[in-house]
Amino acid sequence: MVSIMIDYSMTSQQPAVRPNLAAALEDRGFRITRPRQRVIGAIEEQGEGFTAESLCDALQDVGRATVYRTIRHLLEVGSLCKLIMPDGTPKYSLARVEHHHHTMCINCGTVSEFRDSTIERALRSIEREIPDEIVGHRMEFYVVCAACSTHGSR
Amino acid sequence: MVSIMIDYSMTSQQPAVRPNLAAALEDRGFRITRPRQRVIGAIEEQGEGFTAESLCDALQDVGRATVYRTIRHLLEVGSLCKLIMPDGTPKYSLARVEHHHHTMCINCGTVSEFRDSTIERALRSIEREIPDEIVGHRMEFYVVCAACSTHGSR
DNA sequence: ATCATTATTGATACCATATATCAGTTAAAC
DNA sequence: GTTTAACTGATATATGGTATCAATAATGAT
Ligand SMILES: [Mn+2]
Ligand SMILES: [Mn+2]
Ligand SMILES: [Zn+2]
Ligand SMILES: [Zn+2]
Repeated sequence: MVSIMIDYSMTSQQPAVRPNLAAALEDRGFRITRPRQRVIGAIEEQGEGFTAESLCDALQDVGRATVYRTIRHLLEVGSLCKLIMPDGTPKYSLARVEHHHHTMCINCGTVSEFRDSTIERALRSIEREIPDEIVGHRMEFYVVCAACSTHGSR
Repeated sequence: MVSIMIDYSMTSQQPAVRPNLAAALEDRGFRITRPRQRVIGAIEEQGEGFTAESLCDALQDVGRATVYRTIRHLLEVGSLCKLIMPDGTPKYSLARVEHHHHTMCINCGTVSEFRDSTIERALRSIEREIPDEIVGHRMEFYVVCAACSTHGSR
């Protein structure tokens, strides 16, 4: 499964700034151990739209618990995005430093990212409308990607 | 856990139009059996933000499989909304006929609904920007509701 | 370098949410 | 009423993930 990075931004076309996973953990007091280096390596290799299982498959000699723990730490630290497919199954992807959202192909699973100033303005306006204190949001778009759309669905 | 319906819409304050669950299933060729009537009854009683387990608890004599199957059918038919809490745990709520989104209190789990014309316009404009064919989206806001915010968190 | 301290690992058990199987039951159609 | 197809629910299985805990590795003094 190939994963590409597309920036649909209407405001900027700069390449994504990716977090340094090891540094992010180190900065929070986590030790950069061998198993964690292996997990980080696999994440950087798999890029967008990997799963916990795809990491475990690629790291037979690293314990499942360590893989899941490292994912959890990286999520807490903000270095990974957790995505939810329409059926509820989770996927992860390398975060970028700037706030962004995702598109996911429901056929091949390809994850792409986008920023959109209109949406961000709209989100801020909604947050002003909602009386409760907003502590987060989730917004994902499900697509049939260009490749899946042309090749037919198989 | 109390659940209220708040319509934060900037365009309309009409009460939510709820789908007729039995009719929705019947229209798709499903039989309206005793166990399904019981599940539907429990769903209508529990309202916003129930879980599969909360239905099973309320319906000791209906099989778990039947509860889950009925939820699945109602989701397929569009009569239920499936929500994902920040930790990934699912919740369900009675759909309303009109397209809408949800807020969920991360403290007490209360689910509310809203419509917002600005967001819908922004979504349409994004959908024009994204080259892939959009087949769906998910947008949820996580809040600390007014009640939890005043009573302190316990 | 050595030792003491502490974090980390990974095998295992377990949990939550949900689906697959399938023999038995119910409801619909004839 | 009989046939037929849908449905049920006990049980097994799948998936994604956490809890435990003895063994190990990294750290930070001495
Ligand atoms: Mn991302
Ligand atoms: Mn809803
Ligand atoms: Zn695709
Ligand atoms: Zn609350």
